[in-house]
Amino acid sequence: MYPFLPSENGCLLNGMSHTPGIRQAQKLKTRQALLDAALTLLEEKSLSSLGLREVTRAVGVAPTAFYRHFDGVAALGVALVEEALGSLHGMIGAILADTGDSEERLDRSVVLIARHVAEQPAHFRFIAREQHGGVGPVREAIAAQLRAFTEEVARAIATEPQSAGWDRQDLLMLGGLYVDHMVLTASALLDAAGPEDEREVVRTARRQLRLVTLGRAHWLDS
Amino acid sequence: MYPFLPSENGCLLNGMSHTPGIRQAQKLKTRQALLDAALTLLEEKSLSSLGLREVTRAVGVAPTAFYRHFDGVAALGVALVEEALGSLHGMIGAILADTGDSEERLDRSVVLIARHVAEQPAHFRFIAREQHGGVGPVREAIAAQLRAFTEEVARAIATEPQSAGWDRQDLLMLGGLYVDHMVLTASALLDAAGPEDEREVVRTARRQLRLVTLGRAHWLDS
DNA sequence: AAAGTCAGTGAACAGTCGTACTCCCAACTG
DNA sequence: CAGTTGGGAGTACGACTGTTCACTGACTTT
Repeated sequence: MYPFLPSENGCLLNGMSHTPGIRQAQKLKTRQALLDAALTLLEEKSLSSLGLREVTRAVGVAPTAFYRHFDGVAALGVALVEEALGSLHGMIGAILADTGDSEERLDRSVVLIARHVAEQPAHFRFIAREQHGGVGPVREAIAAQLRAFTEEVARAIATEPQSAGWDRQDLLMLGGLYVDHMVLTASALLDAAGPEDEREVVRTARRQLRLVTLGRAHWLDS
Repeated sequence: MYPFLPSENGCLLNGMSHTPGIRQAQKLKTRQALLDAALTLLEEKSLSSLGLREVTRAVGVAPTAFYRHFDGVAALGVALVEEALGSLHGMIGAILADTGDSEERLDRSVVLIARHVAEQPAHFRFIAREQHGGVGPVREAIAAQLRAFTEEVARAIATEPQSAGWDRQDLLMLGGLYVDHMVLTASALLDAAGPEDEREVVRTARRQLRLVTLGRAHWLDS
């Protein structure tokens, strides 16, 4: 599936005499160009209707060149999932590393999501669209990644004093609620018509998070 | 696929004098056949990759006949939204009409959702898939319907004693939370691998609803 | 009983699609 | 240096797409 990188460990050896990277670098460049073009095209289409030729045409390479990088459109989709959720991973890390008052953290989280969505709209749109989309492998890849995020969030939540006495099921449940809410908020931000709409979405998202946090605080009272 | 039955119900009526029913009934029948075939095909595809010819082939009708009923695939999608969310409307009504202890209501709601998903899986799959899908008009139709549901839920919530002192924004926020959670739960049920998975999804959904309800109870404490 | 309506037909259009094949030449190898 | 590798180009194929047009014949109307 992935191209062998034989010069990776031989880099230092090759670095002496022969130039090691030109060919690989070019290949990676084309590959990235394919991914970028696909992501752009996917802003107003869904993956299952994305044509292989359409992508190569946008990049300016022959249709056959596509196969040098991916088995088919589905494989490209899976690669896009990795790319998109890489940036998401960074964002979640930043949110979890946040400290301070619960209310402030909540605010900062929503703002952070809004900023990332504004910076990488295509990535979020792709994830939201293909999460329930028509291409099986891509759907599964996204589900697996989001499940990983849920566990990560649950693990972070577990270390906080508010979560004393919570069992694993409850922690995962709350983590899932947070992750789902994040994806939904991102999608709502993308659908927002203008700056005013966006602020409204942010306000609502904050309110909803506050309610969830409130429920969390009284979870063990039942 | 479907045989013509021109004389099926027309005989006795037509025998009288002027009965303007046969033709329209046939037309509606074909239209419904197109909708049904499309919904079946959409179980493993998304609307933007659904071909017009594909649908007519499944019904057993010439491709051109499609235009007698819809402007194009997008229009068929919008019609499917109305059909699908009609059944959803009934379900929400049943949930809201429920009375009794908050915990029992919550349980019954989740069970009701699970039952409806089991009865009409294709409808729910379609909604979940096209909610963020690639066809604009369909996305907007779904968004409009879900917004209407949110308002309906908010209105129902407002009448309950627990919601005294809540403003409109807060009620809509909570309604949106419930509606979003319902769609997400339905989607999770559809992705469930087996009966064991389904029960797990139901358990988690119940837990999440309980947390939200808990947050609701303490909303005005802040 | 004659005239009209119209859902459905079948052929033909100009495209696009994925994919298999051969070939080329710059980059790498020993 | 000669020899190999491999990303990409080019061509060609059959299958499928949405849409048009003139048309038929069963149902409706007058």
